[in-house]
Amino acid sequence: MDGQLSDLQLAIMRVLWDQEEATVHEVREGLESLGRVLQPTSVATVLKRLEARDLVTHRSEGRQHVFRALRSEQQVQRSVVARVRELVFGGDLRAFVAQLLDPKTVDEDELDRVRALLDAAAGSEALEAGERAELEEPSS
Amino acid sequence: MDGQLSDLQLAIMRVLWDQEEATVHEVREGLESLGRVLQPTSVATVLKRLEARDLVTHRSEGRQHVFRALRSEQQVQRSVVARVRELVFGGDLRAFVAQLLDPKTVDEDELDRVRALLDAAAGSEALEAGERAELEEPSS
DNA sequence: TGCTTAAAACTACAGGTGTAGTACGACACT
DNA sequence: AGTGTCGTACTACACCTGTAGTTTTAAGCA
Repeated sequence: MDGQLSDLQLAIMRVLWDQEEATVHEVREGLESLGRVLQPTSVATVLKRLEARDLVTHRSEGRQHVFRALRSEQQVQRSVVARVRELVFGGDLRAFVAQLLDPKTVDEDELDRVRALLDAAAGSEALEAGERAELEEPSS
Repeated sequence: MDGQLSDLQLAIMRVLWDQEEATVHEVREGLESLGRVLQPTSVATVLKRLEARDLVTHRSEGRQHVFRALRSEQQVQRSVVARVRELVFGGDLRAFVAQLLDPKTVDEDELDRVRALLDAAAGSEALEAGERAELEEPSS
């Protein structure tokens, strides 16, 4: 409809994010390791559609196509988070955070680590630059 | 494909969450106030489809139908957050939190309030029971 | 150089979605 | 009772998605 990525599309983007570049075959394997078993042709179809939407591109290496994501993980994350915040949480950031950190759905270890991160960033920024560095990349 | 709600569907659920019950006409108005202008018949169609999926139900009041959500806001939020965490963030909660609280996309005031909430909850739980109370409801 | 094979391109099709027109039934007035 | 009105129910239709079969093409090998 507008510009959402479906689950499958996201899964493929994930594979591409995780390995920079991948052939249809490699993508298929990546999907399989995410629990999605598809025929190679199906993978190729989706890849082609993603390419038509400028979300991925490819170069030819011999007779194979090597695909690469055109949107960074962060770009997509940003837009998805914004959309979810608006539509699912009616814009309420507090509720969103509360849900995200709800001990009912998040295991204790994970929570501990996030808490540490937040504690360390209790200053004027939510997260210090250094802490964020590993997650950011030059946005386009 | 599996069970995601589209933007429009979410918008309708939101209207229903915000007002407990609503006729087609009221839903239409609610959508309009969210910036989505649709014909009443379109609204009715979507409502009917949501009903077919057991996401809403209705009772008849005179010749009108009064609709009501069958999934709570929290239920949907939980599942959306879980899905996004997995698919969009590859399960990485820290990255998710970082994105959510990124000062680039979140305004300072909002951030302050969340920070206050988190500071207040720096104990063993991410959020204290009392703090959460206003957000929870008996889950089904 | 003809055959095998692997990859990409093309075709297909069912189910969901956005969007809405049209038909039909009941109530409200005249 | 006749007719307009409002709401619902049915019908429509184009587009996107998941999924994959079939066809073509090109490269490697016998």
